[in-house]
Amino acid sequence: MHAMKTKNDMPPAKVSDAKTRILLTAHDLFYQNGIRATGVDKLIKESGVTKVTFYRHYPSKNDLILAFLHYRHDKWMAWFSQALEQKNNQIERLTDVLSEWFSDSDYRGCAFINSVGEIGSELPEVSKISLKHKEDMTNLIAASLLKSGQPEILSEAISLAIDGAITRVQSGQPVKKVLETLQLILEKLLK
Amino acid sequence: MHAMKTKNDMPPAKVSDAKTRILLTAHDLFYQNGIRATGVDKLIKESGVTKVTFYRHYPSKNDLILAFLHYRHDKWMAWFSQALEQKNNQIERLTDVLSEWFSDSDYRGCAFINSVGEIGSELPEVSKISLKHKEDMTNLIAASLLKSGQPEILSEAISLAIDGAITRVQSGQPVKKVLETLQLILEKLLK
DNA sequence: TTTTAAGTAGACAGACTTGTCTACATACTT
DNA sequence: AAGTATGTAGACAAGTCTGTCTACTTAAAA
Repeated sequence: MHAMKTKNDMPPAKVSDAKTRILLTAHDLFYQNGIRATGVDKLIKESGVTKVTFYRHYPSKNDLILAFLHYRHDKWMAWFSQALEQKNNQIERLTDVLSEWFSDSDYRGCAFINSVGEIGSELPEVSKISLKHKEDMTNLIAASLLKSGQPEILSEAISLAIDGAITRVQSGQPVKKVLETLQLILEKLLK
Repeated sequence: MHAMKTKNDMPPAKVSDAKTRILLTAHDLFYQNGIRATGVDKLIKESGVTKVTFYRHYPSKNDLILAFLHYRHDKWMAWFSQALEQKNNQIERLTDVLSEWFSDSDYRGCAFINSVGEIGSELPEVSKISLKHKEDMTNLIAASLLKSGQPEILSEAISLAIDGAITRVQSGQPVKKVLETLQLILEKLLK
């Protein structure tokens, strides 16, 4: 059975539900409709908090934007590494992994690529986070290559091709066609 | 010597300077700062026209957005095809062509990828134009491959890899590194 | 017990958004 | 000579943007 939910069961936990709700709402709306398209008022209404609460946790919208990107990074990386592991880290089956993501009805491309395009020139921190995200993604691919005894040096190329695939699907090219193209690149790289 | 600048020297020409000025200004600002970040008032001030003139030529901002994309498509395709021809359509030298673009201090990625990310879900026409743009780009690459006796079938893969390179540079990855990665993909595809 | 953190409800400021409107000027075409 | 297209200058509407503010409440920590 579960432990008693006394005060200090989870040390500084129960930090606040409002802050989490705001972040989750921001994630949904920023990713789905874009950052500039999502006003603070909408975030407040959707997350069910008041303006004071909102600004107490995130003193400016920019703070929330960065928090959104950090959260998105953690979430996406967790999904990607777990999905790769499920395929025994066989990069040949990368298209299976991506197929899952690309076919999601809420798919709207890469949050980092989108954010850089939207506000990268105004908020340089966004580009910095985005670059780090791509670096981490590449490292994960390198680890997979290593595990299956393939040349790690290819990780950068594979990672770059994935980005191309991400944007293609976002523009509306059929997932099947994009994944076939990506598969061709993978085969040529790995053979 | 030049012909007299009489009325009908250029038939329906001199259509209007204001319209062109608006379009050119929109191209600069939309590409540089983003579409949503660029207000109608700024476009009007920068292009030196009045509100009535602006709305007479472009009844809504959306009309101007689409005009911008069409103009950008023509401009970019003209540059790309001319640049490819200068390299005798040797796809192996594609990185030289892209290096020129990526190194431009005003480089801000692909206007189409950016636009889809910013307003693709709100203005579906944008995604449609973007997809067509990528298709045309791919066809140009296919033509280059054909001219140098290489398999046209690779055009889609090359085109997709280019998109990956475009977004990488935009996020701030060094041009040199990105082009080396792209070159690796090209070599593996073509060998 | 008193302080601190977290919450609610909503008015308000000031800037910026897209788009409409009036009133007038100029110049080319029919 | 009259009509049409194009232009100028700027007020105005109605909404949205981010961010601040007052006033009050609740609960945990020091």
